[in-house]
Amino acid sequence: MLEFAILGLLHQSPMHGYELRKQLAQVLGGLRSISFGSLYPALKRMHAAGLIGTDEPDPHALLPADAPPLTGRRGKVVYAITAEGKERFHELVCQTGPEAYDDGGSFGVRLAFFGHTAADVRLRILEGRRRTVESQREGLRSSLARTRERVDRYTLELQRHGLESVDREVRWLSELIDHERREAQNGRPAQLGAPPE
Amino acid sequence: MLEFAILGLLHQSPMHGYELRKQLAQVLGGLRSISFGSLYPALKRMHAAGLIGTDEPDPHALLPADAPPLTGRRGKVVYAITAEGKERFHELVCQTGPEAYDDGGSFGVRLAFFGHTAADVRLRILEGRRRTVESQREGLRSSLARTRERVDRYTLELQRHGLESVDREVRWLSELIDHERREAQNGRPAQLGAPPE
DNA sequence: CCCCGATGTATCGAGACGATACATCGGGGT
DNA sequence: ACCCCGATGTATCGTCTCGATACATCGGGG
Repeated sequence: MLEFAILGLLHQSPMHGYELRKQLAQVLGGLRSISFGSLYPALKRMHAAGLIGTDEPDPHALLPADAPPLTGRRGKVVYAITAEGKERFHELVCQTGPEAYDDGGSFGVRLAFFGHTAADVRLRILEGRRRTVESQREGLRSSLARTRERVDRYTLELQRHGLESVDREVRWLSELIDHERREAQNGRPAQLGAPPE
Repeated sequence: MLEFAILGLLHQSPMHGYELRKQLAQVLGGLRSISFGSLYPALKRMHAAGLIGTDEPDPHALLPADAPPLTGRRGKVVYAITAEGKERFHELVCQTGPEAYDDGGSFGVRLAFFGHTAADVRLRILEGRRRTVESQREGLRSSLARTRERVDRYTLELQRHGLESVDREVRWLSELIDHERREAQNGRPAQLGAPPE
């Protein structure tokens, strides 16, 4: 999850941890971000696994006067994706199982990197997500029908708002799916199957 | 958080862990629940802290024939709130700081137990939550305005959907706040300050 | 009679989080 | 000239949560 997002961002350009976090917040839709307490251990793990490399400059290198345009980033650690990292990213990008659209933020990250994702994979993920949210909606509907009159006004209100939210998400996903389908018909003829690396 | 929810549920009646989890899911609005891997350690912590007690019956007690209405729950562990637990719950219920309405599910749990919450505390929590979500909305708005044309169609779509979601939440909160205000004017005259236990 | 699904309790490792501690830079105020 | 402050930047700690997994028992249907 975090791994996916880090690989995706470093796939575009090398970055500091700090910058990574900011980009992550943007890409995640502005709401949820990630804490440094998660980010740095993840970077350490991924570095140990060979997925990313560090451009660690000599911390004692004296900058000569010919480098004023540097915006303040001195001897800090720059991370870059490795060949193994790109390979891993492509593996992850091609996954279409429940881990790609279940709850817990994975869907948001997957969507954020749809630019790197094949059209048929995009469609499968969107449809899987829609199935997930639809089943949540049905559960919520029946729960609301059962508990109506039996619970707190506030609990009821919470459930009502939740139901409307998942309802909106289903409609949103349906729009995205329709758009994908239309695009698939217009331009490219079929484009089935992910390119075999 | 989990502690709050458990205390709130056990405040109503003693329960098994399993039942606790089901009730929790209902009270949380049907979507998010809690895993046993969180629940049982939490119960253990709270038991150690003296907030809850276990009604642990003798597992070798032979049930005589005069107890057929039992629905299958034999020698399992029933948890009940203690006096300290009730005290702690009332402390938590009276909190109106950011921990009561910041992200991370605490607001949902607080709302679920508004029945136990004084009217002025309810209002402060709803307003705090609205402020939080409003600032998220502003951040998202400016982010959208800045990054429009510079990012992926999918990222844009994600941000747009997120913005509409927080927008809807603000409107929902405003309705709840209006309702609280109207109710405060109609019935009770002031009702400031929590009833001192 | 046996198996299966619901009920029920419990633990493990992986990982995320908030708090916290550093250190450096640029700039604004006095 | 000085100093403080906020942004940038890296890192760790303890605590909590999660998903997976392993049990065991009950009632009911084949």
